Amino acid sequence: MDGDSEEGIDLLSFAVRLRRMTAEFNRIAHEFAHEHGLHPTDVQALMKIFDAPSPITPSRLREELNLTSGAITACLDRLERAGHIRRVRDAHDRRVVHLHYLDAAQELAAVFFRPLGRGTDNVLRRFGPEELRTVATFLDAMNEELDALRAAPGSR
Amino acid sequence: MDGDSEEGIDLLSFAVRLRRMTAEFNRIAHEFAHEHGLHPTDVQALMKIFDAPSPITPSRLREELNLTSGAITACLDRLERAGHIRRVRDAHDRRVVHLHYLDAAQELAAVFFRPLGRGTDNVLRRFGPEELRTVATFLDAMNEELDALRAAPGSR
DNA sequence: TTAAGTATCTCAATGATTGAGTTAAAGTAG
DNA sequence: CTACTTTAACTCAATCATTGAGATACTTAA
Repeated sequence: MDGDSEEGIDLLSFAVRLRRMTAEFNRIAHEFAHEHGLHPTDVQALMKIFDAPSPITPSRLREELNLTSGAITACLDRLERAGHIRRVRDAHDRRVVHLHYLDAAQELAAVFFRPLGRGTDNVLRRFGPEELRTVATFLDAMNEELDALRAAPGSR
Repeated sequence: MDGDSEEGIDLLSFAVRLRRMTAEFNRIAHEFAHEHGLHPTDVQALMKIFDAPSPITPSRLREELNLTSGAITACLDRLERAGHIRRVRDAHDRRVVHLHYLDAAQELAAVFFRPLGRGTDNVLRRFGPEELRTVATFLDAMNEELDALRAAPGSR
């Protein structure tokens, strides 16, 4: 683990590092969900609803979370019943529903992300602007690559 | 997304990037699990069993995945029934079980990680040794920080 | 030997997810 | 305008993973 010589970095270990980080995020989300009487799926859905640049629809959520429409409806029912979101029918195409988050969800998100954000900030503070740019570029590249993987399921 | 000036990087966006990456990993794992008749939990467990430096125990897995012992037992039953793992009783402490993965699991992992690994390599190739070291340091720091978060649940 | 502690497993109850099918609204062709 | 197709969201019975409480078996310390 410490054995990276100055000439190159062990490429394989990147996969392990990324896997570990993902697993750790999941574990935290899982724990958080349990503490707040939600289901892991609900937390995932809430994050998606939050991060969407404009109000997301159930279909889009279905794609993002890779669930069936039945599961999405149930998940949204739970979130709506708990006062986290609201369903709004589109005026022009009345088949589609837009998902808006409410104050309760915003507060919940704050509670969830505060310690996580503190942790991330602790890490980011150790890096210079140049390094941060490198990391950001890396993350963006990974996200593009993962999107490509999603788009090309044939290669799996 | 492109708007980072040369003087500093938007710190908040790191959280979004990380969240997106985690979600994308999850979606891929979920999809893969479904295609291979496994459950998302089983895939998570298999990854943990793989990444463990020495054979892991059910208890440890319980901590890692944040599940109850009943769920772990059921998960291991499924994996064992499908021929992915084997339970081995410890000779000295016969309450303890060690989890070994079998050939079927190794093949499954190869199928799972090959496209993912290709994608990661595509990304890594774009960076120089110095930059790779920076990214690795960042990931390690994040993992330490996440571990710390796990250890201190009181702050949540 | 006894008591306490630990690792794993069992099982009934709960409840999220699936998969098939339904409803309603848009688009499209004739 | 009418019939056909497509799409968005929902309903519901069946399935099956997870929980939570407890049982079992082994270990360690007193």
